[in-house]
Amino acid sequence: MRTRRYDPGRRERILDAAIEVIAEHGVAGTTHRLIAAAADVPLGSLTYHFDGLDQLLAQAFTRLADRLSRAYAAHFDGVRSRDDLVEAVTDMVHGNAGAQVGEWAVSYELYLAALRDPALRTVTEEWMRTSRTVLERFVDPDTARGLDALIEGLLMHRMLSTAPFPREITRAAVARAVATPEGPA
Amino acid sequence: MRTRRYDPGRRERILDAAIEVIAEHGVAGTTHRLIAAAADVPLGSLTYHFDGLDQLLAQAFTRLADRLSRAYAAHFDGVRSRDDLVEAVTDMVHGNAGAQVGEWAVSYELYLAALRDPALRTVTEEWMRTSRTVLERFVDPDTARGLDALIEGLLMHRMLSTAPFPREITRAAVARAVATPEGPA
DNA sequence: GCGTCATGTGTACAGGCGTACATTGCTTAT
DNA sequence: ATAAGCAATGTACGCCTGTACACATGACGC
Repeated sequence: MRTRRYDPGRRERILDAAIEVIAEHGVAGTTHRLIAAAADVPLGSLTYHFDGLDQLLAQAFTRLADRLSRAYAAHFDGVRSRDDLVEAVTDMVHGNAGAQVGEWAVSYELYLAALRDPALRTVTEEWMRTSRTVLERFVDPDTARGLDALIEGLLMHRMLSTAPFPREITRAAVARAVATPEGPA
Repeated sequence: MRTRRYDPGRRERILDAAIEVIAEHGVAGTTHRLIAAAADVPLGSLTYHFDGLDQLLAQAFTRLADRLSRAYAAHFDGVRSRDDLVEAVTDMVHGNAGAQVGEWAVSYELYLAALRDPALRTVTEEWMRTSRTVLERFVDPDTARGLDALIEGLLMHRMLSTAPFPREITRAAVARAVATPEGPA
């Protein structure tokens, strides 16, 4: 029987620490030493558990995507009507969902990293497939695709804008995205 | 009288080279030495013309935003009807606009950098104000805001997706975003 | 009780980074 | 022609990085 010596959740704690560090410093400013300090483990522990920084980050991003996927799905659990959907999406854009603003920012770090590193594409593809699948519980696939893109853009604009972002505008945009082309139901 | 010695457009060439380097390596991988090589100038020339890498990047981003703003506005010049608008936006998302895909990727680097560096916020604010103003030539301000976000999201999803991105879906999503809530005109 | 070995850690090293600065080379005023 | 000065450059320095690796440590089979 294998017995872990001391710290069974260490690997996972390192990955969570990596996400924290990315949220604060960006992928660019993320180093072994910062992650080690955040996870409160010695520097050598990182090279012991992971084969290089790239692989560590890839696994951290995978873990983040899993967490976000679950939060995303859970957020739409109570949705029954078209109006519920509009409200739920609006809540998500305005930060009243499970995920923190910092976590969304990290997901944009992931997007950008994936643009250059094909190994990360599988993570982004999976995450986008998940979010679209959730939306397809309520609307047809083509509409889901447009709505998914709209959510992405609204989130990004809200994160970047310093001026207040009126909730009513978000709601109106979302309502149009899910309306039937011939008019509201 | 001041006479420039040798290379009057050097500053601008350095900034353009910086954008190229960012497009290829990301902000994270952008260094003085790479920029100098791309612009074909000596390393010392960068520290001579710019006070540190951060300021250089900020000016490069500003230059890029100006260029994108002009291309954006020009792209919508011939638009007369609502149908023209839908078509123009669809073209833009699918890469048939003046800007290259690489330039959009760099603009996402800018967004992410701006998320952490308040000095870059003025650049992103200005760029977003410009794009929204262009759209307001055709639709009311609230609709412009939603449409702007949708474009952003569609562009990002198209850049990241490896699967083909059907033009028809884009067109449908755009059409809904600009439709009057009571139904198509 | 004790060797054996996987597990875990501190340290050192080579390389690349941003930046400062002494030096060069060209231009202009005299 | 020459002195003077400024635009431009090459080089060097200190810092921080990722990673390797020699050593410590404690559990398990016997």
